[in-house]
Amino acid sequence: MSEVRRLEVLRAIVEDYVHSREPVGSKALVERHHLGVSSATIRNDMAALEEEGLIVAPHTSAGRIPTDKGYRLFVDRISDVKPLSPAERRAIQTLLEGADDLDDVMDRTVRLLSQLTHQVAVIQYPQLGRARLRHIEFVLLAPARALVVVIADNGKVEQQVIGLPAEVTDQQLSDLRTAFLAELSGHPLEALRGLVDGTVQQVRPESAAVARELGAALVKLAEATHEERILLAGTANLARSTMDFPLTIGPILEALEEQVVMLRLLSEMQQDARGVSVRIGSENPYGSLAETSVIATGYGPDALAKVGILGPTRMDYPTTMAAVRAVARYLSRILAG
Amino acid sequence: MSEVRRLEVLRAIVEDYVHSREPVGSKALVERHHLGVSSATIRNDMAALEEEGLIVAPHTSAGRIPTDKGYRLFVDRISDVKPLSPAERRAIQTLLEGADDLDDVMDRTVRLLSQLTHQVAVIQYPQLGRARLRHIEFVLLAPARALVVVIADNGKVEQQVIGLPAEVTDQQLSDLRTAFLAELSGHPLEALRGLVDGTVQQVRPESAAVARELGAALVKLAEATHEERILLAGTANLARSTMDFPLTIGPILEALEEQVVMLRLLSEMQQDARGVSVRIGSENPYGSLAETSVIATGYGPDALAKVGILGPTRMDYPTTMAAVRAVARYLSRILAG
DNA sequence: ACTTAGCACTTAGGCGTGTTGAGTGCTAAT
DNA sequence: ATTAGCACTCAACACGCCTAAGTGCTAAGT
Repeated sequence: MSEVRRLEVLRAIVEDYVHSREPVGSKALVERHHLGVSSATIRNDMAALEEEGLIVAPHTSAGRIPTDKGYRLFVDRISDVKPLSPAERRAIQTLLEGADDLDDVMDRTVRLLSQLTHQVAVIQYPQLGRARLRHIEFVLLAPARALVVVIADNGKVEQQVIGLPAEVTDQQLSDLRTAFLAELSGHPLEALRGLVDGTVQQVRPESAAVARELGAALVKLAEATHEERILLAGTANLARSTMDFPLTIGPILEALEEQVVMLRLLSEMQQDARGVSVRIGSENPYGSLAETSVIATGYGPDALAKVGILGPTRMDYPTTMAAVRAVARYLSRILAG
Repeated sequence: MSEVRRLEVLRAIVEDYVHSREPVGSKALVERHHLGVSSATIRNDMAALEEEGLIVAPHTSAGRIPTDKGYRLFVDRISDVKPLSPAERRAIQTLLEGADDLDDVMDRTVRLLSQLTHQVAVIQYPQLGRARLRHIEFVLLAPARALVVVIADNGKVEQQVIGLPAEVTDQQLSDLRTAFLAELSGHPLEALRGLVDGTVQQVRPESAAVARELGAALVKLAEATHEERILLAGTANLARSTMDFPLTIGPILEALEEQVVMLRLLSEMQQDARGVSVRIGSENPYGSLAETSVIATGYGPDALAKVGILGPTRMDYPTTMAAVRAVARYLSRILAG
């Protein structure tokens, strides 16, 4: 009962099950994979694997299917990341290079990834913690109503309309803008909170109240870039893969729609040596995702923002991991260029 | 065989079927609704209704269910829009008033509507056709790379990073901004295309190439505000209502994800006298939506942008229509205030 | 100490058969 | 125009049966 063959059996079970969606038995196994032993021997191995909690039999006389633990072992020790085909690489490259906007890049990436993997793709907008303030704009919309715009040096723009405590003129607003800009320009966005007060105290007393409002808006906008957005694509794939289980699809869709949930989920994924992070079924902290796996990885200069996919635990891990990794790499390259 | 009773029978069938999800027979009908006649009479009426194509029997010995045409008649002539409960009205009001941002308003509205109706809610960002150019900003990110920002007088901001055909200085860029602004400020966004050329020709020859690029970006951004964004919520509701039909949910999700499709769908909805527009099942131009109905209405000052819901043809039209209408009204009020 | 053949045992799932119940259409009487 | 009555249809459910796949175990073989 060699150790290596047992792992080989596990691999075979996982691969066959992912491919056929049906529990796989000892006989079918020796037929399809040329392990040099008989089905009886495989049965013994399987019993051992079941003992270890790596596989289970759905009912007495059916084949075995991998448990979450089994998938975990498969991912960690058995499988190799399958490289993408040249055609796929080319497709990724040309598609992503055609994008102009940051929004466009994100949109294309997430669609691409969902098509590549046939799963639900998720992408988190780049984090801007390190971004610095490039520009401020105040636009008077009404006598006591202004649009506040913050532009970061990485191209991200945030804006908000606020009401002002008093009527102001265009000139007044322009002066305030200059004052704020002189003080804040070039500083990291997260440092703005500590700096606006200084500016507020410098302006003439009659503008102080207005300046205070504007400063608060600036801080809020700067910090709003922290609470990242999530983009989804390919939710229809859920229907395909979970067809047998239309009961679970509802909760999954709910979770997907809750940006907060998805953000936490992604932020908790620490990528490992292979460059991607995998969460399998019950490893997920959310009950509604107990039958789904998440594969994600960081991208961008500091790999802080995440991109990945979500699908049923029964998925083709090697190729999916490869796709996620490849897309993340191309994405990083595009953003850097 | 009075005309009015036949319509009454249709109404009863629709209401019972929506409520029970099961084909409704003549006997059950006379029991639940106190029509003063026997089941045999109802059977005759039903035969007539079936003759007119308003109801069908799924198989020989089952009750009848409404056809799309039946729902249409029900919506147009039989049903009254059911007013919302005071509690619901209060909920709408307090929830929407708590929003600060435009994004926040949209987000809250669409979530609210999906919870209110238990359907998938859709909202289109306000259209800006009438909007005028308020401000332009060029920000130099690298020697030949600039961020172009367009600000409209209704608070909408669009930005894009573009590459420039030559290296420019901050001063050059600033001058170009001034030139463009002088020419374009206050003009409607959709008129920009015809105006940028004039500016390009006024600038000094060495800046012409750069100006051309910038002008093109301005036009693109101004027109980008036309292609509106769509926000979704409550897709999980699809799983609930379409539980029997997990086959159709995939295509529906695909359609929902395609903003282009949804935008066309919404733009084609012309609201009628009752203030909402209803598309029932096969009335929809898209095959994948053949079993879903859409209820939408315009909102905002000119009712150009749309908000609405999408769900199975078997839905509670009166209350859902009421909810859509109410939410749209509150939304208009919030945006105007 | 593994491996293997053989065998008894288990069980989901497919298939035919009856049975039931809801619902219809038609006819004849009111 | 309505209604009671009746014969008829058919989905849905329940049984019962059988088969195929697959297992665990034992005993024999290497």
